[in-house]
Amino acid sequence: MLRAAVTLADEVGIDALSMRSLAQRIGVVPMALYKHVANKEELLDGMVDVIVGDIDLPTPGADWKAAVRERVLAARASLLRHPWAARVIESRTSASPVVLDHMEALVAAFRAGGFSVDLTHHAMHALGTRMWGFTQEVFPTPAQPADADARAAMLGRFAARYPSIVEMASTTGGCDDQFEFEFAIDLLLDGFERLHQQGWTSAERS
Amino acid sequence: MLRAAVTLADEVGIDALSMRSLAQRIGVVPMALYKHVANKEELLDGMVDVIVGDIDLPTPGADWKAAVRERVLAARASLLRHPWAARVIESRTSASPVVLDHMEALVAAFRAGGFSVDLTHHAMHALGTRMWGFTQEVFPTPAQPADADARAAMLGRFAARYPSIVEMASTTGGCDDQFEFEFAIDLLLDGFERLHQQGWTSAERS
DNA sequence: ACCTGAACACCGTTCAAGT
DNA sequence: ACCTGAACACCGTTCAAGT
Repeated sequence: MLRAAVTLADEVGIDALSMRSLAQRIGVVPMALYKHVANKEELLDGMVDVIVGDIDLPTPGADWKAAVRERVLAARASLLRHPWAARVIESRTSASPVVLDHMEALVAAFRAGGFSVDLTHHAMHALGTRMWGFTQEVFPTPAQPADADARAAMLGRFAARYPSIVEMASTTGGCDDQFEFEFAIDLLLDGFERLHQQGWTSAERS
Repeated sequence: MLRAAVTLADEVGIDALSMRSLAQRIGVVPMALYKHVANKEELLDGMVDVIVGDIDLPTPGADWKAAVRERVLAARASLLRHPWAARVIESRTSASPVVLDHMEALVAAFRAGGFSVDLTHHAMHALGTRMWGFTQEVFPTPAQPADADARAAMLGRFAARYPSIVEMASTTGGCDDQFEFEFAIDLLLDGFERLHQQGWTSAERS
């Protein structure tokens, strides 16, 4: 049933996944779903487990940096197969065993690399949702008028008000999401490494 | 009307904010709202504008690092007043002028600091939702049984399976969210600064 | 022309009636 | 005891009827 829910969400989107539509897909009466899950939240929990469970386990034995990097990129690979998954993961209120397994592996990697408990804790927070392999896309496109002339006029006004954004958008073409993700994760990992080598302790709170 | 929507969401939560409940609060018939907004999405857009518009503008003239830091922390201060706002911001599909103003100011700060267009672009991506002052909380607590004995037994099994998480959770008491946020933003800003000083160019893609 | 009540096409979930 | 259809309490939005 969870697998069916995942593939249905892949096909029709998470908004169109309802208890009723899922039941119809499986060929059962809606109420029959409540034999397997207590409510829709539990269904979503189970769907997250399916995706997180699909994360390919990285090769063990690597140093902490490679281990964390590989695991996070593996999570990303799994997440990318299901565009709706990021939003669902964020909306979860409690962690399932599968979710905790992933986090335990990351925490353990830092600790095995000699990180203090404190620095590990801060590193995990700094990773944030990136530990699941996604970043919220925050370059939304403003609404575009259909008329070509109107669009050109709008672009002019836009460039006048937001010169730096336009410069950036026109210089860099489309974004390479994978590159941006790796750029950010490597920046963070390098930062963690530097703090670790400097013997960072929480006493250094500014 | 937008202000009323914001305060209603503050009071009853974003899930309980419906076109119908908002209309009732204002004392109008539900359909009357559609004189002001085309649909609920437009209402949410407007609510985001109210919150982003409340961001206290930082003192101009500071260097790029202080300017970005101040602006991001100012965004955080505004966001913290409305716990539901983070989720709504993430769900927006198009940027309003107020949203673009905030982004323009950040991009302009990097450029004024001498950052290349490319590095600015990557830095904005690396900031991600942190430019709005929030991080997705990703330390969800597992479901806890009410019975005390059952809870103790569960904790034992938990510690056996997730030793590193338990070590981390028990060493660091509750999380200081503000500290974690500043830790991460400073790590990123330091990373940006280092790359900038090294004359980073996108040719260095690994 | 403007406003608005009823209606439509959905939800998740409860519950009582049927087997 | 188990299953399930109808019903309940909601949604956002359409639309036609009333002013």
